[in-house]
Amino acid sequence: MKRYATLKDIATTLNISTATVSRALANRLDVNPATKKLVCEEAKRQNYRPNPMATRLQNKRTKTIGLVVPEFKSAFFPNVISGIQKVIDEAGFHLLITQSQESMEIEEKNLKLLESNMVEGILISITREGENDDYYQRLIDSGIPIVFFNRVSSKVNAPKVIIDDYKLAFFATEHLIYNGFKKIYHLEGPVKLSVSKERKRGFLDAMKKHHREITEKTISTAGVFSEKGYLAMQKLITKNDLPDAIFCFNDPTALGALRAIKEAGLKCPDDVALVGFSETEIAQLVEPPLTSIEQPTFEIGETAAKLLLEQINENPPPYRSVSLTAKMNIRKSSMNIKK
Amino acid sequence: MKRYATLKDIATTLNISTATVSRALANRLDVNPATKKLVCEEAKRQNYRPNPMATRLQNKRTKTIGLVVPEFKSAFFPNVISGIQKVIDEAGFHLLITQSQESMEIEEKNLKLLESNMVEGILISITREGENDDYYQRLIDSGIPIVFFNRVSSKVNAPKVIIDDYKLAFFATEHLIYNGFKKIYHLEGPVKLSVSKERKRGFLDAMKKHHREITEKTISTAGVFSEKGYLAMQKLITKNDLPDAIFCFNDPTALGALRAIKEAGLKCPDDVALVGFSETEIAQLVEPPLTSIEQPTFEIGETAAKLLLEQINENPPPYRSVSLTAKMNIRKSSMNIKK
DNA sequence: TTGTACGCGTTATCAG
DNA sequence: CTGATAACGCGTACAA
Repeated sequence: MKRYATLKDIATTLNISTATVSRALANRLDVNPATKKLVCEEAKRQNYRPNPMATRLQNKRTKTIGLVVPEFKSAFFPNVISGIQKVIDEAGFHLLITQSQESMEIEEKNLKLLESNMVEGILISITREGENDDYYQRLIDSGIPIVFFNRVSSKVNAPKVIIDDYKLAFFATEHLIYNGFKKIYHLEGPVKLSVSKERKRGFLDAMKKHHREITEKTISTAGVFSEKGYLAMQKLITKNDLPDAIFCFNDPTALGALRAIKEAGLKCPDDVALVGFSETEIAQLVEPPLTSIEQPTFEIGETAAKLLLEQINENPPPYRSVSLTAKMNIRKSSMNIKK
Repeated sequence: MKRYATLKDIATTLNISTATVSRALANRLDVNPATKKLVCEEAKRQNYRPNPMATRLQNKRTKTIGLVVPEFKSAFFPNVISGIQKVIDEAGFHLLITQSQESMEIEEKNLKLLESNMVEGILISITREGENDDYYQRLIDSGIPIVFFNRVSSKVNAPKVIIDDYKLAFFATEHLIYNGFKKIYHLEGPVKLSVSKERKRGFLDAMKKHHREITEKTISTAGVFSEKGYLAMQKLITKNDLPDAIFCFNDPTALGALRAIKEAGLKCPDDVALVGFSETEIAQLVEPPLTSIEQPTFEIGETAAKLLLEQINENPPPYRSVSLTAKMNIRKSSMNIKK
């Protein structure tokens, strides 16, 4: 590795002590302006940069925070990360990014990695497999604050950043009801995720409010990915149990369902209307464009990072969680043609 | 911040020297098995973790590499990053990720940030604005190896990972020609990027090989994003200068063009066929599904990281660049209906 | 205003 | 086999 100029280098060429150099570069008041100027010039000449390891060893801070996301392929997390980066860059922190690949085991491995790198705090969106609650708690107890976002722990008490899934699912369902759809189904997300539960709850409450019949066929499980939505929809088609409209757990699921609909020679929204959730750019590009809930991804990242930095400070405020508002983009896929 | 157990802590509780503890934990041969066992048990009891800052300060290595990508929103770079992560994790390195947001100025700022964090090497895909060639060269000269991937510097001599854009553009164009399309246009990418030039060159050579007429209208510039493709296509439509088929610089551009085609009441591929490049998942989900070149994103990341680690070693091999193979997925958007 | 001396947690060297 | 000591680069009491 390259050798960098050190305080000592500057000190010897200038025939002064390293202490003075250190003070000069820290722009202290108790140092002769003349020498200060000299030091700064020499530092520039030698292209001096403080050695971050030495500094961190000295003040016992890594100025690093860790991030664990389930995956990287959909646009959702990359956008969140952009928001995180912005906030922590401004605060002079670094970010160590890891991916759990939706596996609890890899998630725990990542947490250990971050821990042994002495991150000062952790941002995490948990896997759909389940929750490493004991480990989260141990980290918090040992002094490493955690902020959950999007997919949060249901048991651990810590700051959380979410959107109001319940409310938006409720609205999305009412939107279908007001549009005159009679038989409305729901494709549920991974049953262990709290977001799945919240969206289902919103759906069911909207259905109940409007006195819609709910049977065991109303809800089927479809997971997070497109393929699962495709299979779930196929099953409905082969069972000849077609609803007028479906509120889907997320966009990939809805797009998978859409593919199944098309392949069966059916039409959306004519035969089956669809509503998705967690918009990506894809939603507006398919045919028909997909009605979907758009989450403020960048803002989620910013907010989570801010909450974490708060906790890292010496006098952390009490935990507070933030619920951000999302919006519904109504497009062709939920239009009622028959009406 | 949390206080961690140190070598000293273990040493004092065991009444031995820190040196012995250090040796024991490093699993050296020259240490009594009995004491070794004692030390390891005590280390586990106190949940000892080596302080990475101290180690790095000591061996003068950060074990960190830096990454600069233009953006994060398309699926392309996140997938590449997954490949990078895999390789450098296995090598025990860390990754510092930065985004240039397609700005040369931010790119340079990022490089400085990475430099002052003493990264041992840098992976970069440059902005579409242009190249900070002098700065890349200075970094390399000062001992920080750089590996370019995807969007590479045309001037700086360093390892590069690319796909054979020329060849694939040539094939894609021939595919349109063999399919019987007569009037074929090209939507060009950012003129400063070498990938744009290569893809254009491949397009033009294929056209020449088959003796197709090339006028000043054959090529129009469309940039990287969907919006630009949309506008470029609109212009062609209003000028009433419709080709049979268009080879587009990338998928977003093609999807933008597709939107313009639909809005004008035209049909793809009936009126205008399209071919994209750099597949994302979107390509197969739109209507009609888009014929597109699929790049091995994960492998690009892996390869770039490997090349960089090679350079970081004490005896770096001579620079070598790698050209990976991509494949063409033929779908409905380039079918010739009229034929 | 400046210099001396020490500590942060490790590892390496040398002596015992 | 083990211990004392120095060194990595920086910041900071304390002394001058």
